[in-house]
Amino acid sequence: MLDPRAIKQDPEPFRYNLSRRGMDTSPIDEFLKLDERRKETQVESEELRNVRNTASKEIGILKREGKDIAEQSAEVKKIGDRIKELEAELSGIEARTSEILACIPNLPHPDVPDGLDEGHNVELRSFGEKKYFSFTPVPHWELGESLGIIDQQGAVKISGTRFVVMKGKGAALERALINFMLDLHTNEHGYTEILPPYLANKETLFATGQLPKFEEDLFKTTGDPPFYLIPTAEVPVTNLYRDEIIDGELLPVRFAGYSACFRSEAGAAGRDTRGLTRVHQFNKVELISFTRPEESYNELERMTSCAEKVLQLLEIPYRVMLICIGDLGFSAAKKYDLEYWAPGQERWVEVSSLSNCTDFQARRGKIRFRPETNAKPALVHTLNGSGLAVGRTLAAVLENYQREDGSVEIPRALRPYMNGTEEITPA
RNA sequence: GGAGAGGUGGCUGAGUGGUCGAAGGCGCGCGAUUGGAAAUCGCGUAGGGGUAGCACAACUGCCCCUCGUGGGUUCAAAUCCCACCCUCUCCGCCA
Repeated sequence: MLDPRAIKQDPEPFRYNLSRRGMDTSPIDEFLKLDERRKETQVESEELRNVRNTASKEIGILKREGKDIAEQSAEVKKIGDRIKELEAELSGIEARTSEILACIPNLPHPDVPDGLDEGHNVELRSFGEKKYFSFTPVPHWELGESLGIIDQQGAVKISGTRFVVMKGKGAALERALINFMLDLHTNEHGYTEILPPYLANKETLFATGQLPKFEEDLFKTTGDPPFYLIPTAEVPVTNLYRDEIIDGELLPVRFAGYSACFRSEAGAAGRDTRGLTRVHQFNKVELISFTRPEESYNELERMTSCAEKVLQLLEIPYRVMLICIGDLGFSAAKKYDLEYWAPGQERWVEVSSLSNCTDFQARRGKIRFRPETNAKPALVHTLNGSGLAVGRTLAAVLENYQREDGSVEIPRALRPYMNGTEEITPA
């Protein structure tokens, strides 16, 4: 959520933000108009409350003196009725206002390039060389099938399309990747490990920005109130500090959360229909930071290098993309993607997305800190980034480590996590 | 699921209709004391919003709201009533 006061003070940057994103700027104007009405209504209702509070105190005194209060009571009751009317109007205005505010995306950092789609993302740097193969490398889903480690049929039978069953060494490799990533981030990068709930309430999803606007992307349980299946550990872990005032001394706070992630992939019909790239359920190790406002962009660089380290240790070629305004997403002010090179598909595939959400989520979730002892609480900045998406990393390993005979070498960094296994050969 | 207890400030904990945004304690800040510190003493210390002063911010004044959430009763609600959520204890069921 954006700062309503900032919008009132100077709406122009906010209109510009929306138009850069290719969106309609009318919510800003509707907000400003509604806020005028809110002000009038609120002032009137508060004035009346003041009158009533004063009168009520007087009645209290009269009553204690044993005097008749019938006349005054009736008078004040009328004021009360009028206050109720105004309140009803006010709450209607406020509901609409917060609905509008809740649906306006974050303001981007000045570095964020123009452009409405991923074609305008900017490559910042890359790591490693695309590996040379003396044969034609195949996509990971073919390797998964021939090696007997990904059971596509089984997944369809159990659940449907866009699910996977990992089997044998494939399951072990997935588990190894999770442990490898968690160990790296907790032992080397100073993150505290979190294993969060996979179901969350609507307040939680609101704070991180999935609700109310993107409900169709989520799975939701029946029952009242419903739960939502988390689309990323960012959601529960960021909410650990919802409605809290963090001791300023503790910042930055860094968490590494492993979780399964659930996404409906509404609107992705036909895209990435095969393999591990786009499924309804996948594993991810997520990095989450809470920082002082002035630290958040440094933290984004640091977090990005932590995620990059995973690919570097696995020796998988990747590039770092600066995400353009149209591809930025709702909550982020600046975002980097890491894309690995998939030789079997001859394309770059996103394996990590790292965002500085500035105070956008913090305002929605009232996540604050005390800058100094006895100072007023201020909003923290929140950041999140994949470190990494495990299924896609597994695909990256398979495609980059495949051999002509159909076997796959296990990256050296993962062998300690697989009881020394050096390769996966066809069953 | 059944029975009971309870949700109050950064924390703890009093408060059963008005003078309560709220005693006491802890913590924290400032000051006194000290060579310095500890101890002690004094003062201060919730959050949000509106409005006026103001170019803005800072600050100051006035006002409103907030004692789990939402309704209700009342001239007036932390306090009474209803619903819901959450926590704890016991019982039942269960991985």
